[in-house]
Amino acid sequence: MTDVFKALAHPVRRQVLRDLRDGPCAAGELAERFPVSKPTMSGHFNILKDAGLILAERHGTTIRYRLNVSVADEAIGWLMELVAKDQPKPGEGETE
Amino acid sequence: MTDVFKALAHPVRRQVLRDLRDGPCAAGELAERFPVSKPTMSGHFNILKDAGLILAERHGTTIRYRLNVSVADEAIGWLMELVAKDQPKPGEGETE
DNA sequence: TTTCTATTTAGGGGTTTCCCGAAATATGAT
DNA sequence: ATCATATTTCGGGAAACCCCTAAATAGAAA
Repeated sequence: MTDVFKALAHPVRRQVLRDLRDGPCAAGELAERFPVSKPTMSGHFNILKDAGLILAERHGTTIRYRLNVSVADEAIGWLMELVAKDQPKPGEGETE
Repeated sequence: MTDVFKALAHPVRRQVLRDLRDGPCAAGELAERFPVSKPTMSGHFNILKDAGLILAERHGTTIRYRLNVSVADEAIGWLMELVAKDQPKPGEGETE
């Protein structure tokens, strides 16, 4: 959970996730859309990947990243518990 | 949004939010539950407050913090857009 | 005013984040 | 093997984060 929220705590990384809603995209093509260097974008991709928010697969010489919805769902779940009216108090939550 | 996710990206701060689901709580009483110093906890409270996730009000000599659900709802909204099946593509989102 | 408690601010040290340019790796094509 | 493209790793520097102890502030009570 910490890694997920940390990954979400950067505007570039959030926009990457939004861009990937339209479907998978190569690292380079994705990187060109942002005003930072490719090494920097590569670092952002790694942070998103380590958090589980995106998945990578090679296609020849390029690497395509795609959104991993399930991890985003976990973050939603955590927040929903926080704001829920009926409190699921005992025993649940903060698995990590 | 960046500040909100950054505030959520620390286990102590997330547990503070969870504790505040049970109702408002004084800074000191809250701080005693965690294995870090009070100044450190004061810093965490500030980060949560600046993000809008908690609200503070004095009660005599003590300060009570309480959960601000609406900001958590915004974070949920952002994530829901990310994982939504029908894509609310044009124009919306990332207000900040 | 003095005193007591609650909380924050100040200062400092170690770690991590964020960005870059340069160099290295990986894969496919010639 | 050589070349070209896609992507990452390697250093390094500035800023931010995280934690601490010690000192300062705010308020209530005596």
